[in-house]
Amino acid sequence: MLADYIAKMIEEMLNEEGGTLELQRNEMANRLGCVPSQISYVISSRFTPERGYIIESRRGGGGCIRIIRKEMGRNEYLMHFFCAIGVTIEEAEAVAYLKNLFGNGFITEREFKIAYASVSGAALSAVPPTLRASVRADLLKQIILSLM
Amino acid sequence: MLADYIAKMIEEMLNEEGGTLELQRNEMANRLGCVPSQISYVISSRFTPERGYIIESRRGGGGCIRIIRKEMGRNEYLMHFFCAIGVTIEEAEAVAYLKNLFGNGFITEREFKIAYASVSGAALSAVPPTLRASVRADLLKQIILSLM
DNA sequence: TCCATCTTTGACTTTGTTTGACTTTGACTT
DNA sequence: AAGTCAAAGTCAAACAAAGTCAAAGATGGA
Repeated sequence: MLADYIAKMIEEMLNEEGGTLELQRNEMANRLGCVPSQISYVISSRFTPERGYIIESRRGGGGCIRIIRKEMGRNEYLMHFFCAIGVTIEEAEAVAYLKNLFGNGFITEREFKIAYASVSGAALSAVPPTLRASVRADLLKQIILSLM
Repeated sequence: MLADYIAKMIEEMLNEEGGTLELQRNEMANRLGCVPSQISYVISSRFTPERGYIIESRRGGGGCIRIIRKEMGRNEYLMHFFCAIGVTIEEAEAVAYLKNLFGNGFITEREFKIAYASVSGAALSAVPPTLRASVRADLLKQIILSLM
């Protein structure tokens, strides 16, 4: 799939460049033989602030998109997550958070699995559907607190 | 019967691929001349977490279903715990289980803390009191499954 | 036989991707 | 200052999956 391919590509470039990267949307789209807004799509769906990226851009002639991968200290990072969780949270989003924690080495794979088991799927099936998202948020917050 | 045939097929593919497999539901249904939801049915009825499988999937263009067979080593101990948990469980008892797992070296202290955060105290305050014990049981079961 | 459970099917829903038309912004020229 | 052009941004439509659910059909046991 195109989007994944582009995302992987950007990730690699970020590694080469040491965490910060400037690209030109049209030029890149051209190289890849895709439409420019495809690049926008990849960035807005994959390189989000929730996943620890900052996006800046400049339009007009010679414009570009800058992607910055945030490096944060452990507690700062956890606090950032904690604050980002609202009163409710959907399963997919919660899992994305946990994946991020795992991906950045703040929790081990086993820890990820335990937390994942708590916030996802079958664990909350007995909770009335209308409450699930808020219970999930409480769970996730407690879990993150337990890591600090 | 179709479902059994498909299940056997998936099982074989899993063997060939060394325990992890990605398939496309529509494509497979097409090959077998059945309706796509048949594949879903087989997976949800046969390749359950209880039987040691993990299912992940992605919708949308280029989507797929990933089936992972967990290799259970000396996990009869965990299975024992799992079976011992009824449909409901009080907080104190749940914590006792976790302490036991920690005490026997099945989980680390950090893992204990994460699990503890899930089944105890504030995490379930939004769940109606009458439901808490059963939600806690589900949580604990999922957590134990995640360790296997 | 009758009931419960398991299978099969298909309509409908949700989620994710790709594309292109149109808008906004900024830099450069005149 | 105005105009032009080269970017990036936005948005919605078309498309491409997988998920859900309930109705209908089979199957097997009491």
